[in-house]
Amino acid sequence: MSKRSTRQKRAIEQVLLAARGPLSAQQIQEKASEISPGLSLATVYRVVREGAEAGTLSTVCLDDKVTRYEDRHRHHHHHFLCEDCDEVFDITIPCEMLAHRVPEGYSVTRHEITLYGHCAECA
Amino acid sequence: MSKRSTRQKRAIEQVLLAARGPLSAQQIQEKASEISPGLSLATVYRVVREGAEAGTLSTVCLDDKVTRYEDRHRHHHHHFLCEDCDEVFDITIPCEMLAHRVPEGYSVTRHEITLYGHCAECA
DNA sequence: CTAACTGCAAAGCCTTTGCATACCA
DNA sequence: TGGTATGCAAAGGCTTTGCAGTTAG
Repeated sequence: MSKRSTRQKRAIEQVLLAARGPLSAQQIQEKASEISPGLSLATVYRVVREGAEAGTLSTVCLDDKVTRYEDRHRHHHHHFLCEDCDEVFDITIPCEMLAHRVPEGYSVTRHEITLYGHCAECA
Repeated sequence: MSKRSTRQKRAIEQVLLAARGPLSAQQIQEKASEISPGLSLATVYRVVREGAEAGTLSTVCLDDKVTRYEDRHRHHHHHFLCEDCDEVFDITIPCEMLAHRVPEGYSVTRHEITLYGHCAECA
């Protein structure tokens, strides 16, 4: 759990808050380095890991096998992965009915819906 | 593309055809080794990779970051990951409406719905 | 001041690859 | 027999960890 506020942590938080969707560790390092030069990948991994354990961040793993991280402060949403630019965007889909569609005896705690296709810029 | 039918490939295919859901490379090796003793992990990776490239297999990457593989011969379906036993099961959910819920300009080619929770055995 | 944090480089996992051998066809 | 497929071990990529130096409070 994070105990001190450092330049590096603030930079990472800021980047994640400004993101349109989940970002990979690499992307976070690139963007946060502009705010906190010299930021190491190791620190990015340490901070996102702490955030995930503390529940402030969630990790997303889609079919392209890249792990991405996003702030949890926002509303429940889903993801769209553009197969051209590999960028992930947040989207909203009605999903109330999902929990009722499982076999007898199963219980659902959460779900993930991901669409794959082409984003507006790449189409 | 696969050119020869070998003991190892037949074992892997057989395991994937019998599976209730997608399996990890490890799981495939364990189960297929019972049929073809000495089967190496490297071969499993080579065979599933060929299958994926040939389109007969699909790869699945859920939030637990484990890559799993499954035969594509079956109907369109979705996945349920049990958070207790880490097993993945195939499920069916109506999903016709999904493609219409994306922002202006986006096009959807495919989707993935995953439920997380507890399976009948673990509940 | 001092315990938490960071950067670096080394270590760890999972997956891929190079090479000599085994084995389908 | 000839070339594909396999097993082993080494190499690769992403992520984690150990350690010594740095810094927040």
